[in-house]
Amino acid sequence: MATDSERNERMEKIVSLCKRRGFIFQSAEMYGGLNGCWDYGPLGAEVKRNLKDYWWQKNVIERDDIVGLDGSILTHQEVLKASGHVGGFSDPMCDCLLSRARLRADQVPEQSGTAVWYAGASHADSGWSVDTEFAVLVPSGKDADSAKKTARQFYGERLPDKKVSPKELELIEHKREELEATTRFNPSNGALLTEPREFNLMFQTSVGASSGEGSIAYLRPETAQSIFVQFKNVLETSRQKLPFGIAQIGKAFRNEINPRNFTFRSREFEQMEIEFFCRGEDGLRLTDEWLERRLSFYEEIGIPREKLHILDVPDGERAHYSSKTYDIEYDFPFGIQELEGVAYRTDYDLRKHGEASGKPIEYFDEQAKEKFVPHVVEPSAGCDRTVLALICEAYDEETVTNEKGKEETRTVMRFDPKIAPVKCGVFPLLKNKPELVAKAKEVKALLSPLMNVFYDETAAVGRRYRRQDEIGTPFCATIDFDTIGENGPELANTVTVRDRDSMNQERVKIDQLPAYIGSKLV
RNA sequence: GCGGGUGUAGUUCAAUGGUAGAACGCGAGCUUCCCAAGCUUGAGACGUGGGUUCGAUUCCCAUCACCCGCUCCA
Repeated sequence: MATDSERNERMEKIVSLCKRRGFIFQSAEMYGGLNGCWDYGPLGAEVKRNLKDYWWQKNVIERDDIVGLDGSILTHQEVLKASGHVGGFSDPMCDCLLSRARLRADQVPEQSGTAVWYAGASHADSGWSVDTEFAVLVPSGKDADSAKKTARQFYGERLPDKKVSPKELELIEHKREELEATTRFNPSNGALLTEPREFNLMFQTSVGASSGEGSIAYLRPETAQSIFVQFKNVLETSRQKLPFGIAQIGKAFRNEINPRNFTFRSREFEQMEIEFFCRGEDGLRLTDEWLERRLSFYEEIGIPREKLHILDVPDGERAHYSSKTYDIEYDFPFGIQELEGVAYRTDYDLRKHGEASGKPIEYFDEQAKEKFVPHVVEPSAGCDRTVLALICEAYDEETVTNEKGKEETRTVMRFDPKIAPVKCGVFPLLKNKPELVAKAKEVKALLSPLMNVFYDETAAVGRRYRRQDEIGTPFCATIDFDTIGENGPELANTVTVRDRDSMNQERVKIDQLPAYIGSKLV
């Protein structure tokens, strides 16, 4: 098991490789950067597209029972009120300064008593002091000095030396006041609360020229809602029967309090979601089935099962709408973190939208002659998180001995070929031999319509191989003197194909090259 | 949101209260018959804004961003 610092160091190398080679850049870097936002460079864009295309291929194109949707990002406020995104999370919240519990400001009960205010605290022996303001409310009838214990606890947490007992602290009390019906203190411990703050993770905007209450819209916080809201339209136009799914890939936005870990938690991110609708009695079984199917998907794109962890989210930690949720987590260098949630959302969403709009969303089962609100199982994958996992998983350093017998490090991105941003490098062995260059350009033209190819004629061929290693190109084709027939007709029109992982070389006929590489990209 | 740390070239690092260096990488040229070879040559940086100062990349303050530990993640 790698130590924390080794894992941090590995992550730093990955981040700098992403920048250096053009996978991922800080958004608006030349203006100082925009917190929690990232741009994909030329290679990152390819990786991300390959992932999305493969997901779409497997879940929509190759399945009869799932259809696609591409919903708008701007979302009607009523949609998000019905889903619960607006109601519960737009209220002002305050935090307890001592326990850090977050409370809804309008639900803090009114209390009366003596507020004891402190300007700070100090520790005589070590000379340490702090001037953070704090206060404790002592209920009427109790000894006001009992506030000291709470205050010592508060300031004690700020002590740099944890061996110092909070009891040794000198408190700097600066005033006492009698308060009636105050809501500024935590009822469970008397500690001061922060000022109430708006706490809504959604980005709000207004639609149209006038910006009244009615024009409020939000950037969607998840792609799922447009699927629920369009359920009836999709059902009618696609001629699907239960069970069936609606798939969507698209951007979602959350104003995260603290974006972290490179692209892992960003404010703008892309989701790949399926809402798979079914009868209520099939919900739990389908949740388990989808979990297995999704695990296989990750293996197919090059994330081995042993690097994935399945978390059966316990009661109380699941979202309010879910009665069963599995998180699929990946072992990132910065910790085990979620890639995808497979949640059984019951009939919560369709029912809520039916109630809120006054237009019930029901499905009529011809055979059973019954009408009901479908339930839904949702495998919801984070696209950017998966790209990051693919990059972390691909990153490898290997020690090789060069021709002078010196050891050096070869950095290789071991992407699965179907994920790799560039599929094949094409090199003339020497750039000052026009016949080689011309032939190499022919090979590039042959492959380009089929896959992303990178032509390179600068520097020694070994360097060109290493450049491709670092961006994960699985194959390189080198055009040499054999190719142009200088060493006999039997080798004419063959190229050297060099394999990224083994560094082995093999001769392949040019006309067989598309099939040779193509077969490894499926 | 709290606490700590870091911002110098594309990357990784130096040095400095008075002209900012290197390595690797990148571009051009020469050379080269398969794994980062060599030679010549070129481009390229003090996150941003204030303050102190004759003068600030350096000291101070603020801000922005990133990293680490908590917290949060409907």
